[in-house]
Amino acid sequence: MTGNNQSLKKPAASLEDRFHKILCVIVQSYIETTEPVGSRSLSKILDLGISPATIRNIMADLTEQGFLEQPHTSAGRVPTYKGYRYFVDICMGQTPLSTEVKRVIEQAVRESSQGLVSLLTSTCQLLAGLTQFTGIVASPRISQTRLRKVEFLKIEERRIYVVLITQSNMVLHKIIEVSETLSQDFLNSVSASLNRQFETEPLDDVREQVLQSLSESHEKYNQLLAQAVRLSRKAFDLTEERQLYVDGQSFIVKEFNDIEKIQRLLETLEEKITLIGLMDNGMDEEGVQVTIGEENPITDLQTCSLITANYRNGGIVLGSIGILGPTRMDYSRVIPIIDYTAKALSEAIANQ
Amino acid sequence: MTGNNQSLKKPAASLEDRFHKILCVIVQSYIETTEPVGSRSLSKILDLGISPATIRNIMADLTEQGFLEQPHTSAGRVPTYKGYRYFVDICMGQTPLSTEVKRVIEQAVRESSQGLVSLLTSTCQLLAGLTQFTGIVASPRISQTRLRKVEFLKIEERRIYVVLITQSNMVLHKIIEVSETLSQDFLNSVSASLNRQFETEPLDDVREQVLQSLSESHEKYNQLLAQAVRLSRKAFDLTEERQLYVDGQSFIVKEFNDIEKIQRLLETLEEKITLIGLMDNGMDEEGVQVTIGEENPITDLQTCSLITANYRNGGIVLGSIGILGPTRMDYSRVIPIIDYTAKALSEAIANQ
DNA sequence: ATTAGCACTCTAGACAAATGAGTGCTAACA
DNA sequence: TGTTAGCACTCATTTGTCTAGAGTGCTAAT
Repeated sequence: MTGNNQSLKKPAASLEDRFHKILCVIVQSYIETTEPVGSRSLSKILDLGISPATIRNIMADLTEQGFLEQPHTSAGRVPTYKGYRYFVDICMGQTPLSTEVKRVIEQAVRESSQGLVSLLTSTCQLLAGLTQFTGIVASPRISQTRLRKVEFLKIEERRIYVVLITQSNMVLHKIIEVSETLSQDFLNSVSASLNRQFETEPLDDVREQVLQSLSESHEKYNQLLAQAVRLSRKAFDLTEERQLYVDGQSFIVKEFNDIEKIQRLLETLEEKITLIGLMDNGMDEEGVQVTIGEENPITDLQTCSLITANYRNGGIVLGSIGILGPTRMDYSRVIPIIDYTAKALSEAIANQ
Repeated sequence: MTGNNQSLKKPAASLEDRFHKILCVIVQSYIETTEPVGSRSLSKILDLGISPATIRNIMADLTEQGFLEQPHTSAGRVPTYKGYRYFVDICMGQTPLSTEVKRVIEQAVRESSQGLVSLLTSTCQLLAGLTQFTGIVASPRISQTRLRKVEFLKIEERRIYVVLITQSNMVLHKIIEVSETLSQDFLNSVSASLNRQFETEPLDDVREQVLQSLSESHEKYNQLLAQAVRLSRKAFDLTEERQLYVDGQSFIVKEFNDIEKIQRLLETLEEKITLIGLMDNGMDEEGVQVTIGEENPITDLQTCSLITANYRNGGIVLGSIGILGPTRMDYSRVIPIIDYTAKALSEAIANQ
């Protein structure tokens, strides 16, 4: 269910029993209270009859092993990213979603039948609303999808509106400019031909094979055919224009009180291209991805955790959704939300 | 060039010469330095041989008249919204845009020929980038526009993709669900008929008149006709789904150091519906609209100024663009940018 | 191996004093 | 009569000092 960033992945061997227990409780307590946790209070919480002094020794060991750190000498301990990683991979259970939350997710996803853009936008809002962190949604990688239908619509002398419908009923559209005047009848015949022959090819292949086979066909060097090839080339050149939807930036402010950090985070969230790259990182992994603190390659995000999951159609990964929050977020609460929402979104796209 | 919120509009009579000069310099200085301006430094800046004491008297008068206020008794003066209003309406000149900035604007607007959404998105980014404030763009009110073409594309048994092309070549599209099975041939004949008869009607009228005249036509009570009416009704029911694009939220942080205020502002920016209403306020006014501080009906925005301008096509106002910044922004720098960008956007839409 | 005890460290908060920018008022001045 | 110098006063900000409290590490006893 939970993966992690390969480059920093640690073999997550389970610690000795008491170490394990104490580390988990420290992380849990810190997530709840946001306060560094000290030996005395920990001794009370644990209720195992272990004295603060003993706990201090264990905590010192855990600090040495890199699971905990101290803000300053006379403060309690705080988990490092390694501590959180241990917690997420080993200690943590997942609080199952209430049927009410499930209903909210399904409803929100189902309601927006007004095309892909509004579906992704409202999914993003949904994530932000439910988790109370910043929601992020990356639009599908269209080159991966299969086409079902192509249609050309002449809107002006040299401008053509192209509608591409994928196997999963996603509708893509764009305007292309052509240098020659083409009649609507001609456009219709080209689209009919394309639809007949190639509607089950993945889009990337269409671009290559289809055009090639077109130009090699028996009507070779026909003037019209050359036009058709040029037209199709433009239509399928989708330049992979990914979109990134972000919502709930205001939650950032609640979580960090350093004003400089807030600004840097907001700036990073405006750098959509960087973020899309980040979201695509775990694209091939199954289930929910958790990237904690320093595991994140982007410096400004190293005080945050990124929880993502893919949405897909017919086994093919389209894009990913997720949230960005502080490392000390309640993972057990958030992860199931991302998981369920991604699945609901996948279903919504399939049924669209 | 500059308008203002009617409800709070003051008759902007010019003040006595020295009062006028001092008020202008105070506002200007405060905009530059962000520091309350005191009598001593003002005396130096003015360089008119007026002593600080005299200036103190004048400042006291201006304070009494509501143009200035003091953060606390022993601080310098700061302009009120009324002070800024006087500055904007009377004192301020506009720094003309450099040809470079003009070029940047034109290029940015021209480059995105990939349809309306990307045009508006990049306009929003452009505004944020140039002004270094938060950019806001409201999508067109489509009910105002005239149609040029309607096309129906059957994508599934009961789902139809509708493409609406306006007189200004804006492409709108939506998916509608129908209860009966309609053939693509039938869809084509309906669109052909609609296009022939009504392509110059404003959309609002189409919805009413067109359908009525259709059903009153000589083929009355024809089964197919009834289907056509149902179809068209759905196609033209655009439910006015306005979009709002926001970019450059991070600039908010730079301008305000109260963390609570930042959060409230970000939350307000996430309340798209409220903002759209606000942007529509000055919809009918010509030129750049300036709403300063308390002139703004939304409480959380009363420490901000909103600079907006319409973009239009063939005289018809489509939507508005603008920026949100602190009241102490450099109006003379920002206003020309908004003005020029709005015009460039209008042109881009016209030529699209 | 565990624990109690103790000295030590460090932060956060409270308080006081010093600083300094800026004011309002009054009386003198041109 | 309008302008100015002078002066006492106000108040936010800064600086320094102190204390309380939480937590630690180390040592010696259990």
